[in-house]
Amino acid sequence: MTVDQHQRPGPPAPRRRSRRDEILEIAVGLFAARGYHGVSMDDIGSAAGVTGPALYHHFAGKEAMLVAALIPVSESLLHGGRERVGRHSGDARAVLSDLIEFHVEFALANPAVIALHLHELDRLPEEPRRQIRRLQRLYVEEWVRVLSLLRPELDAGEARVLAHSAFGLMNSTPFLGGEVDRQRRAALLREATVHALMGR
Amino acid sequence: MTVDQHQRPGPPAPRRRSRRDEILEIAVGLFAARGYHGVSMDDIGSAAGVTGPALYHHFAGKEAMLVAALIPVSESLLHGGRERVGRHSGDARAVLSDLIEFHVEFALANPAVIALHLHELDRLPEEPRRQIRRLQRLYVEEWVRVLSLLRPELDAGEARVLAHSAFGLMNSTPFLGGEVDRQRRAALLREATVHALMGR
DNA sequence: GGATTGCCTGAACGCCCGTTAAGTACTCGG
DNA sequence: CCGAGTACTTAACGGGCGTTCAGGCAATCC
Repeated sequence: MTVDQHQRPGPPAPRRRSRRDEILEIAVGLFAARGYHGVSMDDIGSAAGVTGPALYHHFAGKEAMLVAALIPVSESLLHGGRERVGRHSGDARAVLSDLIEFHVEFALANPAVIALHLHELDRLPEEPRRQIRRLQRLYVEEWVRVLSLLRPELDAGEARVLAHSAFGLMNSTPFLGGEVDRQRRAALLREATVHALMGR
Repeated sequence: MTVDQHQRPGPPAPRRRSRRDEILEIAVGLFAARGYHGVSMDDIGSAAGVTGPALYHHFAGKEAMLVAALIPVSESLLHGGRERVGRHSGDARAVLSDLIEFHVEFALANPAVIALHLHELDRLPEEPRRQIRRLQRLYVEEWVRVLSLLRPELDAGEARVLAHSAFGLMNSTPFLGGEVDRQRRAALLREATVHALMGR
């Protein structure tokens, strides 16, 4: 289906994002700000400069937009997490630092989608919700595995509690105002997470 | 307006919660599970054993129910926090421990309302939302004040970032399954929070 | 015991929203 | 030019939901 569209000259290599992705980003922002049910198709259309029904040329429906927004997030978290784990062999402490840096960076870069995952996941129908939960669970297990190595006195359930609390800490980015520099925020969150998980 | 209703004998002192509070608790559970917009008045009525319109004898409307659910939470958090601060004079470290214990206990006891505050606050109209945000801000400032004493190297903004991240950590209770004993969960959260804030 | 009050039901109204359908401009390959 | 394809428009349908209203049934008060 790859329509080999003749590249217009225009800007040299503008790499213009497809209209679909552009609309999706707008929708994510609205969903995050006002909630899935608080945003109508007409709202999304208006924000994108078109009417509501026009969106059906890009997405099967409203739910499909939410799915299209949430799935890639879980996937890239899991993928990124596994990639960080694979970088270090045997050095659990280094793995943890890398996981934390990765997650904090992700959360700071994508506060809107983080908020969506926190708030609107339950608005999805069975099937895609289960898929996302499965991806999340696999991601959590990467953290649990590392934590169990570093703190052998914890059983798996306790490590899971700690992992979730660490996510809660790192995912607090949507609630943070911009009064502190971004790099400083990242450093504070990394430091707090390490100490929360390792305890001294 | 205090209608001095003649106390019926009935059970000696059953202290039976008013029908209004009973309905409110049911509504909070539904809101937390399926989202404010995902629950209809008929849903709430059915869960309470009445029809939807009957709810208008207890609340002015649906929004009023959400307000009635959220306001007391902010108020009791602020009140409880200030009370804990007042218990210790000068010993900032003891104040922090007490604040953490208080908040963790509250979050573990009321995961549903915690989830509501996290997810549905923006569904409120201007006026009550501002009131709640004001209460929340005052509560945060209690934490910031203590943190600033304990870690003088942080400015107010940085302390606020840390406080919010601590709330994210402690408020992760709604996401925690019951695979770990409640007391153990509380201990894990307290310990993680102390270390996150104090760093060793 | 008759009127009043409190709590509730069933029906209905009006609005909003997701979705579908039909039609219109613009682009592009031949 | 001409056909097809793409991206969009306006109009309309259908259902759901918050809310209102008119009445009913019980317990309570004088």
